[in-house]
Amino acid sequence: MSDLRVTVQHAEQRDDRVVTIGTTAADLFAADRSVIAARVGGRQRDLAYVLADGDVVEPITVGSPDGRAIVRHSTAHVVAQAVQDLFPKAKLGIGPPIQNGFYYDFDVEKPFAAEDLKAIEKRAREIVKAGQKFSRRVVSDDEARAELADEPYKLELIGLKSGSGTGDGADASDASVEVGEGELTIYDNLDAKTGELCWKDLCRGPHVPTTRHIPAFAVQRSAAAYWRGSEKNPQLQRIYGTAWESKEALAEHQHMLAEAEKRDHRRLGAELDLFSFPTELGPGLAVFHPKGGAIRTVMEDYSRRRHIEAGYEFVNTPHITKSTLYEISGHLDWFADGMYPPMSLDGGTDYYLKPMNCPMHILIFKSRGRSYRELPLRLFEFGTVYRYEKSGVVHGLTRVRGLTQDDAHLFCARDQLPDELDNTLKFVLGLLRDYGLTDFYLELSTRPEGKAIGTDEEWVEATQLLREAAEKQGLELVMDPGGGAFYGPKISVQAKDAIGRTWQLSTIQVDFQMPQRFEMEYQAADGTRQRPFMIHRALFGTIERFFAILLEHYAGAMPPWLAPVQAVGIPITDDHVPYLKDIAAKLSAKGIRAEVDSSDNRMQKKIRDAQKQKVPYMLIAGDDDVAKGAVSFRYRDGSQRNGVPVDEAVAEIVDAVDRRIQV
RNA sequence: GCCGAAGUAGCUCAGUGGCAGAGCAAUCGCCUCGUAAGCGAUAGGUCGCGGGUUCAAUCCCCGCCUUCGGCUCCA
Repeated sequence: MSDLRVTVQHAEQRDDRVVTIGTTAADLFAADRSVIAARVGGRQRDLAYVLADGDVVEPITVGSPDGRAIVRHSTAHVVAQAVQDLFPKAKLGIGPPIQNGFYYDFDVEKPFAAEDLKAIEKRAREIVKAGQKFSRRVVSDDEARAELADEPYKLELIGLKSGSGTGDGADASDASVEVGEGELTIYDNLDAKTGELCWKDLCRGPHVPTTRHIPAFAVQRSAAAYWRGSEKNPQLQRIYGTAWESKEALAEHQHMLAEAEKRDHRRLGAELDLFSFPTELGPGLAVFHPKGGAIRTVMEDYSRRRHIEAGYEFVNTPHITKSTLYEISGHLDWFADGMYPPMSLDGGTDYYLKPMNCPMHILIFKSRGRSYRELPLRLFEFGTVYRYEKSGVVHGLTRVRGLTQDDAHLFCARDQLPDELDNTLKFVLGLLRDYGLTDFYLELSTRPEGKAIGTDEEWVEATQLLREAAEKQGLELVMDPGGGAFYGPKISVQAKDAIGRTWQLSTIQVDFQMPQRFEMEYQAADGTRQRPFMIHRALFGTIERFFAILLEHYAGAMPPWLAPVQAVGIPITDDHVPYLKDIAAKLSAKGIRAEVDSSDNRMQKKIRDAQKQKVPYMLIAGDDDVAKGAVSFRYRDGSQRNGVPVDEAVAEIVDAVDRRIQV
């Protein structure tokens, strides 16, 4: 009986160790209870893994990203076991870890009700407490088929795996958690005392050693989901849950969810009187109230100013057009599902609400002969478009049916494309930073297979141009295969908000197709006719959506330059109203949106109201202030500054607005 | 579009097969006050819409509309 040599790899250091045959990963890390799995030669393994000579073994701790995923995956198993305990007829779908949690899909006769979820969580807690052992077992395809004869979805996964050999892209990614690559494995859940089989599931693993190694979890909600993500397939009932390395981490996550709910722009929109969705208008059609309108106006005005500085020209186009335009552009072939149905006018001519601005901007280009001297030509419009989104997808201001894009189309010569893309990206990122978003990464979306026009060469070239521009920005670049529009690939700017959520904002697309379809041309220096290249670019994405993102980012407490009411005067008694009105007039003269609360409420109540409206500056005045020609500031954080001379107070507010700082 | 849940006063929400309730907001009065809710009164509802069951429906059943959670899709 000989010994084995293994290497224990910690973050910084390596330990060479000699151990006896039969030593497991668990033995190596027995001293550290936070270790729940191991990576051996780059592959994740259970702690029960028996070491081989020469193995390089790295611990996976419960709180690491991999560790959390393992805990969540194991919790998904526990929940599935609980479901099958309570609903023996439930058939298993898949149950992978996802960001911040996990889900598991089930085919059940009746969807889960709220009480069902409670019962499932209760049963899952019992299973966790029981400390069942996760035990891995390699099986052949045929053995797996025999054991899982009652699990039609698992059988389908086995078929997929043995059928195609390699993973077939995005579709297989979630399912790979179950079957993985190479050999099939089943995980048995064994009773802690008797070793009796409690439950089993086809699974790649790894898992925590026992259910007791699940420190904290919660069942969250259920919803329907299509089997393997296709609406052609039956719908299963999905249970979402979350699991964490400690009760504290779970509580923190739940606190974050509560915080996100408080920031929900739909809630803030009502509380701050910014916008609403009157049912009389129909789903996804918003109206902006005066205060929401004030924010929008500032957003748009500032954006206009910056666009002028960057060499854009402003255009305007109608909201409705004959079908001809979208026949030429190809939208009716490729995008008709996303468009409102036509209205038939003038004895049979179809008119459509416009879903995109680009064809109209092309017509402006084509309105006369163009010279190479005019390029790059940058046409900009706050263009309102209408998209007939499926009824289940409209969501607040982030997903609407009537939306305004801050849309630009750049027309240039081939050799101008790289610079134009680079400049556009820089411009976009710079403007987003001015709105207070600073944490970005870029995503490159490539050709959508089966839903695209144009040749392979054109797509390769356009994609390459975008990639080069993206790589110049010094930001992380991630790929989004198949995510492009039908006419070209795109770069999108993803921004992280104040509580760590990422939002897709700007998109930049290279388009070889529209110029061809519309037979665009300009006259080059040598007198020849050339076809321009086209870049589509939306900066905010849509104003409505960007509005919502800013609102959630700032939790409604907009920086002064964007706040709908920038300062409110609060008199100690009615006697001080004229004095404050005078100050408000001084502020208005400087372009500040200022009001005086002259209601007959008590001053404490006025402060509360202003606080709830998240007004950045409260200007309080009583006898003391009037006597000194001063006001007293109260800021949103509750702090105060008393007896500030009026001119100084005005200057402070004007300065904060000018510098677009948050206070 | 699909699955599930919900819809009662401007908002947040109670409630019942037999005349519809609270708090906040609104309006009117009193109070004139120094940093998050002063007191009182008044007004406000076809209980989402349309059918059905019933002596009687806000409540039970069916359909539709809208919203919410997801799937799919996407800005």
